[in-house]
Amino acid sequence: MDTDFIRETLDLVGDKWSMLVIGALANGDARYSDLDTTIPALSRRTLTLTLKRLQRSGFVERTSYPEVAPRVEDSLTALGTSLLSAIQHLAAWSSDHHTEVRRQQDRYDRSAPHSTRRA
Amino acid sequence: MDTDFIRETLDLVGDKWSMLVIGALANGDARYSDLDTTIPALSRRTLTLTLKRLQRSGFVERTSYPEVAPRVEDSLTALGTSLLSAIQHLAAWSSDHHTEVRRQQDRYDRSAPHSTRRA
DNA sequence: CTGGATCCTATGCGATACTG
DNA sequence: CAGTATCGCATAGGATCCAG
Repeated sequence: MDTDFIRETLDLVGDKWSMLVIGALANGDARYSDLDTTIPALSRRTLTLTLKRLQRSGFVERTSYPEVAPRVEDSLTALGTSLLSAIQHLAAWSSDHHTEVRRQQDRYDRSAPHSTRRA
Repeated sequence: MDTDFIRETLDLVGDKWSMLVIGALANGDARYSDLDTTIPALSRRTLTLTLKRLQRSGFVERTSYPEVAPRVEDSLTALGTSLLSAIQHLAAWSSDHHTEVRRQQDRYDRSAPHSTRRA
């Protein structure tokens, strides 16, 4: 188990939104405006930056239609799809275990004057 | 593909160090000082905070030996181990594809006056 | 519709120093 | 050895406004 590889992956897509955008693209969102609306908590500025980074690493490919009302479509490349499947494991894990996680957190929170928690 | 589950996982262990610490624990590091030395870039302050969060969600279990020179040992719980396997997929992905990623980044960087890159 | 520029804030995290 | 407190900073990312 080489932790360096974990570090590398995190450096690539360990920010707040990259994995989510990859998931949304996999779900069929293609247009910039689609992503903008299906992930409301993500600001347009950050969406643009995130897509650019994903393009740079070859996860996402962009097609621009230079029409009068500009339109762009982003899609996962083969490389992006390969990463998607690893991300899906994380999502599946959460789906399977989030209830248990919440139970653990409650237990911990009710147990003592611990101090460090988070949301 | 429910992106909410991605979000949840990231909220749990999407910070800079959690997954790495889980990986290190899986590698047999147990003592606080082991972790401190095998992940030199991680400050002791943050190590403490990270371990506490991992304990709160039930990923890590702690045993303290109240000896004259205090000693603590942390280990992955069953829950933590279940998450580890999802993390291993990420690491495996990186191991398989990091070369290709670098090639893509180089190509991108040499191709244009793009502006947003990172490390 | 998409994108860039500016500004501003939150906060994650390191450095350091001190305690039992 | 492990933990806590204080400080300081870098940076991610939101809000807003302007532009093609």
